[in-house]
Amino acid sequence: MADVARLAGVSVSTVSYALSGTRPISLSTRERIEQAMLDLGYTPNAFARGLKSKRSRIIALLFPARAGSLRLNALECIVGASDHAQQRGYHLMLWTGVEAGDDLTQLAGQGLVDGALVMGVRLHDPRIQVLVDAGVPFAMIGHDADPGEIDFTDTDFEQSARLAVGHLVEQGHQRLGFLGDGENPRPEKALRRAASMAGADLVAVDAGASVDAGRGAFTRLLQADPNLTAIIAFNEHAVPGVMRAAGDLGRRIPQDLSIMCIDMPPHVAELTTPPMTTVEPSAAHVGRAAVDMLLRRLNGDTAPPRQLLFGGELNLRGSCAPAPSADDLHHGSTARQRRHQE
Amino acid sequence: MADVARLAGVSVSTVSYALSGTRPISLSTRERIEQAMLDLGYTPNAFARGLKSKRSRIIALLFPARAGSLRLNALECIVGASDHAQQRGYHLMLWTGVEAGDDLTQLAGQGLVDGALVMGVRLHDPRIQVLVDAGVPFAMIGHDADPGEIDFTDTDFEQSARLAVGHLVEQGHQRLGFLGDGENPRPEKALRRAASMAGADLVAVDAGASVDAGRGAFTRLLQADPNLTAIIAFNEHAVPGVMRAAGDLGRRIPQDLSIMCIDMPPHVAELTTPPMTTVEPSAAHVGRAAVDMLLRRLNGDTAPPRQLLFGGELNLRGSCAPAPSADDLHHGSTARQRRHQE
DNA sequence: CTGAAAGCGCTTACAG
DNA sequence: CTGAAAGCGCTTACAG
Repeated sequence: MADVARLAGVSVSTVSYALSGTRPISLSTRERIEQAMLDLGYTPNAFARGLKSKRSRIIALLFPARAGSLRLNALECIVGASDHAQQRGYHLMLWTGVEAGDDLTQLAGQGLVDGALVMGVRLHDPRIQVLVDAGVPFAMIGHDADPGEIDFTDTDFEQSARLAVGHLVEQGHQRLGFLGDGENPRPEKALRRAASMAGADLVAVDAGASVDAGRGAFTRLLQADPNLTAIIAFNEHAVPGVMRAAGDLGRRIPQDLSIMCIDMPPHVAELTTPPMTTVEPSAAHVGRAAVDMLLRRLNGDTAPPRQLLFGGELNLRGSCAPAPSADDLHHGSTARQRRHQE
Repeated sequence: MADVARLAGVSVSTVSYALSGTRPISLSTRERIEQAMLDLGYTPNAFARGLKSKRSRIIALLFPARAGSLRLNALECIVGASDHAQQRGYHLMLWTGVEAGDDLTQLAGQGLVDGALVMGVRLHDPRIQVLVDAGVPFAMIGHDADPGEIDFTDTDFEQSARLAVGHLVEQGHQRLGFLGDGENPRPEKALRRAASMAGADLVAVDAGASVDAGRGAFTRLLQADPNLTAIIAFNEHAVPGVMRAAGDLGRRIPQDLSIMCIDMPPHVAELTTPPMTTVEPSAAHVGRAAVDMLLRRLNGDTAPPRQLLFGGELNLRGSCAPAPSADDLHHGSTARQRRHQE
């Protein structure tokens, strides 16, 4: 910057003001400065700027990677958030595997980031308190049990559940199963509510993030209700197990059993046979909205906490069909046996 | 730091040296300083440190997100790199959608990052030259046409191709098809080589990242060789189209047609029916190795450029089977028609 | 409209 | 083994 000032024949402070635009500069001066910056290929030093102004224009993305159980939508959410931040002149810094404890306290204390985005928020998430204590502004993607004072964006599970259940009930399904991931209890709660409002029965089980877990879950679902005709899943890693277990028992999807996923990205939904019907919010949207919330806070917005829920869209693909008729059900086991003997 | 020094009764320089360990400090002094830091909950300011030392301990991850065509393995690679960097005391900063041009030049000039990792490297990637010119140390994940002077890690496509072709030829397949993504030409080249070494025929087509593109690609593959019995794909987004187009023509997978993917993560491979046989390197490994390479350079290593290729593993699932016998082939069309009329 | 100067919180020669 | 001081490259009151 000193070089620029010299070349333009002005003081460094004038260069700085020209750069920030925080005070009027005469046209000719401004032009000389701009020319000098171009000639020298000057870019302001981020550290000097950060040190003095106490603003880094960096935000942290807290991303608890329990390897293996990564939701495939996470990448889209991250990229959405990052693109958006970048457009607004901010950088996104990845903090993976940072849990509450010294790590986070240290990181937050370094003054490196102006704020944080917290992904994968659990119901009782100790990271939240650490951030509050550290005085780091943040917004959550997902939300904890009591988000009271904190901005967040999340999937609107109530709306998603109504969409999912609505579609299935319309198709004549009355006995539904739910497959959760054992971590986020919101989908199940929402589904229970939606089912009871729609007058449908719902049984629910959780499963880990594996094919085998899905197989086991299917068995448990059938034990809970041998006559269920549709399954709603919030556990993309267990779904293949469910589908195969159903196939093994001769239940064809979608003729004998409908299945639908919440929060599975489109290109993944296309991989199953039949392709998976989904209710799915735009993960990129959720990420972008969280960035917006946070930036508003960083710019001094003191409005009460905002909580933005994003509804999903129903994407009909091929894994749901009208419920088998009572007649089908009656003869079901015979038909299934026949198929199995082929 | 001034507070710490006061509380410990020493000078700030002593505190700084105690922190960095770059010169001997008496035990009692060190203890007083450490106690003071604890009492005050002190964490060094990252900007002051960066400004003075010219090292930020931040590395950029250049991640060109052409939305929609994100490889699902990318997330694992990113998380692998980030975890690893974090363990080594570095931060990973996401630069999505940053292409060659002013953006990159600016970012590189800010002095914010000590180095960069470049993902999604194309054969002639203008970002490379920009980084070289800016004097930012970097390593590539993937590599361009002429990586001469630059460190990189990548999938070992030659080895992967040998594995894939080897398995198929062992199973009696002699007429193979390849489905590329139209961006990375290496898989096709490697496959051609592997096929010719194994004495198998290979026809190749490219497709965009969509189901429809996959359908079209299957048609073109059959035009190129109506008798192919196996397909190797490096295009996870088009694979569903291939599978469905095959199904529409009555070709059962794997009995009539084997299919195999390169670079598809395990939990995605489980989603198809039958589950997809893959040849797949550990994306997390590739990411970690790139971090290691870069950090070595940052620490002054001047060894000649290193180029690390990671071989894939063959994961047999269910999408490949022995080639149909000549007899099967002969009666194939009749059999297919029969199935279609059912 | 512009300049001279203090200071952000560290690191690191220089001196003892 | 320890301290006093310069300086990294900016921003921003203060002064004109």
